[in-house]
Amino acid sequence: MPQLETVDKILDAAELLFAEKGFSETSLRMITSKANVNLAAVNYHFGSKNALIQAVFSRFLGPLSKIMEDTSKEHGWGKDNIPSLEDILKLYMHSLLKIPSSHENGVAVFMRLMGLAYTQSQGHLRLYLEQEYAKTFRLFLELVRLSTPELSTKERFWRTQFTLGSIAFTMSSIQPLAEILENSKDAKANPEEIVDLIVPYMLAGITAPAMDVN
Amino acid sequence: MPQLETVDKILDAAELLFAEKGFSETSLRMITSKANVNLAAVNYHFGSKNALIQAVFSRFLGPLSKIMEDTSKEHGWGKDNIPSLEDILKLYMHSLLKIPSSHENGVAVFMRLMGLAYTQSQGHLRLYLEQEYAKTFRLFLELVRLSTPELSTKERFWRTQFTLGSIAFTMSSIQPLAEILENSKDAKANPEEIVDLIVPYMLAGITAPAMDVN
DNA sequence: AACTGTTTCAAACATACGTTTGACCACGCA
DNA sequence: TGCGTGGTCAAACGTATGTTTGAAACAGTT
Repeated sequence: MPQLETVDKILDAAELLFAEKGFSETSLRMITSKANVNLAAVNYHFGSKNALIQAVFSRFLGPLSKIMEDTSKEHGWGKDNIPSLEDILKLYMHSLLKIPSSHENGVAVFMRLMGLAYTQSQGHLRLYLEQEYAKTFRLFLELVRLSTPELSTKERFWRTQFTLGSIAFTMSSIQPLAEILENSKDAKANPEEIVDLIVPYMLAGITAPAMDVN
Repeated sequence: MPQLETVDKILDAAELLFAEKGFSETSLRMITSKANVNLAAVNYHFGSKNALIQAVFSRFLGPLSKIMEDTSKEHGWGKDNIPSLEDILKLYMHSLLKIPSSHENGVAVFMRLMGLAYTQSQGHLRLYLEQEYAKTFRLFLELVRLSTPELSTKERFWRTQFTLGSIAFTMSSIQPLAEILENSKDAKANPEEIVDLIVPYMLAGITAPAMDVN
């Protein structure tokens, strides 16, 4: 078994603990003891706890960002080659499954972290994510816009919100909600299955007819 | 201006701060100084910080729970009188708007709190919500089940998840995402509008055809 | 072997937290 | 007026946190 570097051991432990407990609820001592490294190693290698949180996200988002942009380029998507909404959702959702990870459940952990990033109002994290990954996100939004010309701006805006919510929340609360519903049989699903289940849901939701006011 | 009791002043301040910052990130000192009461008042009146968190939820969920159950009863909904999914969603979503609150944006604050409750893994809170409000939640799920006989159990389970996610996440992250998208014009919407926008989205999503595997 | 830069380590630091304490106040009733 | 009870208050308590320190260990180079 190859000896992991301290930096990677910290990132591995931190990523799991953050996903399980949240950022504020996870102390550096929990992380360093799980990683079997000295407490001071975090501040030595990363500088601060906040910087560690950002590093955890970078390790996921760097590759994901590249995969998503490459996908768009490969298909030549753009103003002159407008993809269907179904293709966009399928390909973007499936690129989530391609994120490399040092352990199984990497996708679930990552999605849970993304959910936490938006829900817990860690100001520094939000700022960091905006600055680093706004480009990728805007590309996705632009493709959605091009592929749904029939929607009003307001409808499209909010339906995109709802869609992001479905993804972030679902992935971020798989365990807890499964407990509530005591429905373990049906609740058990791997990321691949969930992606296949969520795409038609989102597709139908975004392209739904507007409600008759009543 | 009527002098609010200490208990209510604490609840008002806590509810806003929790919604803004999260539970762990909000200290009792922030709450008591915003409420203009003594620090010890929280432990005196509520017993602990965790108990205060639960009290904040009780103030919302008590009335909401009653409204939702009354609504079902008024319509005589049940096995022998199965409502349409559209009616269920409309009525349940609109009962959110009826929650009494001491300030405007009460609905948004409440929804953000609910989102936090699921995302932040506050064990005590989850336990409390399950015990107190499982009954209301199960009634909703049962109605959804009755009104969507065409869905497989697994599809229904996950689509319900996605739907809950849309609600919780959307309401809980209105500000932050609006900033990201720099789309303030379209992002501005009051709770009534959002409810009208989200019902058709959810309806279409839940009743969507299954995806052709590809 | 001696030197140099990097990494690890135990210990300490300062601070913020939730909670508890005991004195103090205000008010209603005898 | 005196007394008792429920509420308020400043202060302190113990603990956990993120961070810093300075010495020790290590690795590579000359």
